[in-house]
Amino acid sequence: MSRKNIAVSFFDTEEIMSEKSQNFFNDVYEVVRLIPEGRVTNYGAIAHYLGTRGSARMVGWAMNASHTMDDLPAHRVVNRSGVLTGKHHFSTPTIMQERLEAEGVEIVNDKIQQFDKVFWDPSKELEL
DNA sequence: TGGCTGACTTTCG
DNA sequence: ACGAAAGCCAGCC
Repeated sequence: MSRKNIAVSFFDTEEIMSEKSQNFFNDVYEVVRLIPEGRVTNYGAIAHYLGTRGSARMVGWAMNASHTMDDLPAHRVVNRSGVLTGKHHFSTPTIMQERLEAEGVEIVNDKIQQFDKVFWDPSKELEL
């Protein structure tokens, strides 16, 4: 029986999980907010930066709850091919592309052009 | 309890 | 090169 177990006994298990989820959300939001204008990243890169590689879907899951955050540049997060897979989750299906184009990102058929050029990797740019 | 779903990614044929 | 399948893990029946 470690201190950890004792600490757990002071809290409801569901609250612990909820708090953990909150932290995960905040981490995702923090990284997304750090994406420079005119640059984009993908779910896997964020997941990798958070140390949960292979859990890229969880990043998308966190983003799904990001509609409450109006100051979050969620339009700068795309899938690994540079396709705007999440555009249907915005207020209109076109707002994502319009915002990116307003930042100078070229998009054709929902796909970012010169993706390797505008790609922003948090684990590299933020130096861990 | 258990199976299905998803703003994903990687591997394999 | 393109499609299928398998990991991934929290929510929701």
